[in-house]
Amino acid sequence: MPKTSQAAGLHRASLAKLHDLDASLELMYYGWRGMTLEADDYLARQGLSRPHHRILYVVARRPDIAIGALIEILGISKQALNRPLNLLLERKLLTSTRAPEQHRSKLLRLTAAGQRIEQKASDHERKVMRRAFERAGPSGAAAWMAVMEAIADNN
Amino acid sequence: MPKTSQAAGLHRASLAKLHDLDASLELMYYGWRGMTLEADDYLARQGLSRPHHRILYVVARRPDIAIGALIEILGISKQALNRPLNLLLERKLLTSTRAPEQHRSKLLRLTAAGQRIEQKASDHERKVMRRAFERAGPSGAAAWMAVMEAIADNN
DNA sequence: CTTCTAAAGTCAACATAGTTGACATGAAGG
DNA sequence: CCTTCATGTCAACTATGTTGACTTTAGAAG
Repeated sequence: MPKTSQAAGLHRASLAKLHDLDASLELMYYGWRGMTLEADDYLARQGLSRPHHRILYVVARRPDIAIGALIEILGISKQALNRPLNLLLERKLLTSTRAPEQHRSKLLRLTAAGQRIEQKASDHERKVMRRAFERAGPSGAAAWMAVMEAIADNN
Repeated sequence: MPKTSQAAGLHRASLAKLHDLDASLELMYYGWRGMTLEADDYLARQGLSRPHHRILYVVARRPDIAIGALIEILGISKQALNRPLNLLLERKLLTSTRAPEQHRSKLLRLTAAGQRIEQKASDHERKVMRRAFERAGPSGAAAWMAVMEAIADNN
């Protein structure tokens, strides 16, 4: 577990642009960092990190999700899920119960403490997005989302 | 070194949206993945990965950069830089020379082979961006960049 | 020439995040 | 009862990063 991991400002490097799209590659990189920096810092102070947040984020939005479905969404192996998930259970940020009817799979749910941490971490990220969208206005925000969808689906 | 590492399609999860900005958090995540997926796949086939690409990318845009400056830009420790950098030197994708005047620091430069790989990997990323920008049009592209700048600088 | 300093390189120990492969357990269903 | 499927666990491995403690190299200052 990393300790506090202070900001690491890392000024956006002034690199010569060899291609017209180089600026956008760098913006994607620094944008991802910019969005996650404060959240990661907060998580580190809780003794957690990005994979823990990813688990909490998904479970918050899919209460009673089974382990198999979680693995699918996260895109990692069950062995890779194992350690962060167990930590969250030990720390009582998550509960795992067996449903009365469907005893075969365990159902994951956030505890109140888990909800609090998920909310605070995601709030840091949403705050960054909100500020950027406020600057850009509704049409800019919509354009950003349209471009990101095209990139994500890459089609 | 990971082997071919096939795509990992990972359909954008349909998660309930607890907050209005949740969609944008997920778009940032899947956008980053979408942009880097093909490039990472190409790099893996070359026995390389993202840190190697980052080094090649920076050196391509700052020929004759010194190690210390490279560490600054990449934001990692010199020990972390050491292994990927040595691999690139061994594979003759980079050269390190001492300048006639300034013998104190080594100057890094891409070889022809290094340039080829940097170009191909970055091309995969630029291709994704180009397609998205074509869909969005010039004004959409400009709006995307403005939002990303605000996120990256987080101010 | 000697000494100090800065850049670079190296070594060890560690943490985290992921992988495969192999195998154990526990509940549902035929 | 026996199979199957979801889950859990163990081991070994790779990769990427960290800190700390050096050494080496070469320019600069005395």
